[in-house]
Amino acid sequence: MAGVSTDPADLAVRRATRTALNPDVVLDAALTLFAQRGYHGTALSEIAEVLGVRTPSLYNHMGSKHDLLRTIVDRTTAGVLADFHRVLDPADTPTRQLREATRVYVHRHATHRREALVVNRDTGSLSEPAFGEMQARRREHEHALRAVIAAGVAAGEFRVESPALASFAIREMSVSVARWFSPEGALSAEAVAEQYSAFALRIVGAS
Amino acid sequence: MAGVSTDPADLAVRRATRTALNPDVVLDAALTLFAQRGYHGTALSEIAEVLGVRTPSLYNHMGSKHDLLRTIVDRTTAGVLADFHRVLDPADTPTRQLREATRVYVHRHATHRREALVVNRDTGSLSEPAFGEMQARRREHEHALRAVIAAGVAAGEFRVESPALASFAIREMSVSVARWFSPEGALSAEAVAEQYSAFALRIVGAS
DNA sequence: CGGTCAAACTAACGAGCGTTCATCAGCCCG
DNA sequence: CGGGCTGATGAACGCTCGTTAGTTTGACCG
Repeated sequence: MAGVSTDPADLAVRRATRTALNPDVVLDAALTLFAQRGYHGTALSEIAEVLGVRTPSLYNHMGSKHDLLRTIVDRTTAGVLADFHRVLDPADTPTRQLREATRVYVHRHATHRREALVVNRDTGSLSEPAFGEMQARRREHEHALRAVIAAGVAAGEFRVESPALASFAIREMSVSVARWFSPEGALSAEAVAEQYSAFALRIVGAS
Repeated sequence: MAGVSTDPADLAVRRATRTALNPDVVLDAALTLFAQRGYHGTALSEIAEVLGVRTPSLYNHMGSKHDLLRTIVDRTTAGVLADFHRVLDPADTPTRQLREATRVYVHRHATHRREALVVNRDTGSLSEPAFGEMQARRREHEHALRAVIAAGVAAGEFRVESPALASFAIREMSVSVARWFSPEGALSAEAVAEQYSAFALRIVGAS
């Protein structure tokens, strides 16, 4: 935009293509670009451009660039935990618990790919206390999954030498679905989630 | 360094702590910082600082910041392929091939964690033709692993519905070892590699 | 010792960034 | 219609960044 046209017809075109801004659309645009280019690889001016406004206008709808990241990470990690707790029925067998926990985890990574990509790549750019809070939620999920596997081993349902290793393997293969999954692909998110939870049960040697 | 001291004693201390620069030490410092902070999150001045020189001095030993990234990615992806081809014996059974392929892949990610972290995070910042070359190598590895799994299914050694999905799961859980592995941890790189290759065989339902 | 060269430095360039500020425009309400 | 408010703009701030260019320094060799 080296020379901004003041021709009334041009101004009308720009208004017509302009999105009505609000915090949600700003966050959504940020999410898309952060996922594509990374947090540091995305300039606020790029977010402004896709929204059809100038960079300073974003500040009417957001606090700071860091706030965008923090919000994305907080919501995503809280969502992961909420999924887990929603499907975890203490009365269930470890086998069923692991299957369900894996299924919702994979499903989230297939259906919220942008969030997953950002959370997996850019949490190192969070300032405290956001960084510490993110780590605590991540650790909570990790320990809970590991506990399911350990309970399965203790109950004789699973045969695996290291519940910790199995937990890492299962979590990480699930997270990485976000990297390759495409809604236009041959498999639905549900199908992938089912297959991956079957893989999880195989990893732990579920009988 | 707002005020650089010209006191001879201070100058002597700075020289004493200064690393003799060469392209390898620059690349090594870059690798460490890129792995920790990301490519865009690392300023050349930070690399210069850990090496005890001023930023422009780096240019005696490197072409550009992008060159550093390109070199890291090229070497790493070439190494992954070399590992694979080294252990892949066409006369082996698919089971043995998958075990070995997974083992060296995991081992590399446990023993070259910095490289893995950079390659998994920052290849999006590569310009062409480096980006295309990196993708070609990545695809080559992926297709080769998938072919091993498909051959195992065809030979009746593996029972898995989708060799492609299994390949993704195995590759991604292996790659992610770089995120959590610690040489000071309870398990050695070899032990983790063995466990993970056992997981891989379970995922494909190897008999 | 003097000359040469490599690599260190300082200074600077041009570009870009996130953010603030003052102003303007548009909309709504009394 | 006028006033107030919200949200847009352009201008600017202060800073950082990757890189270039000129100068200085130190080591080596004849």
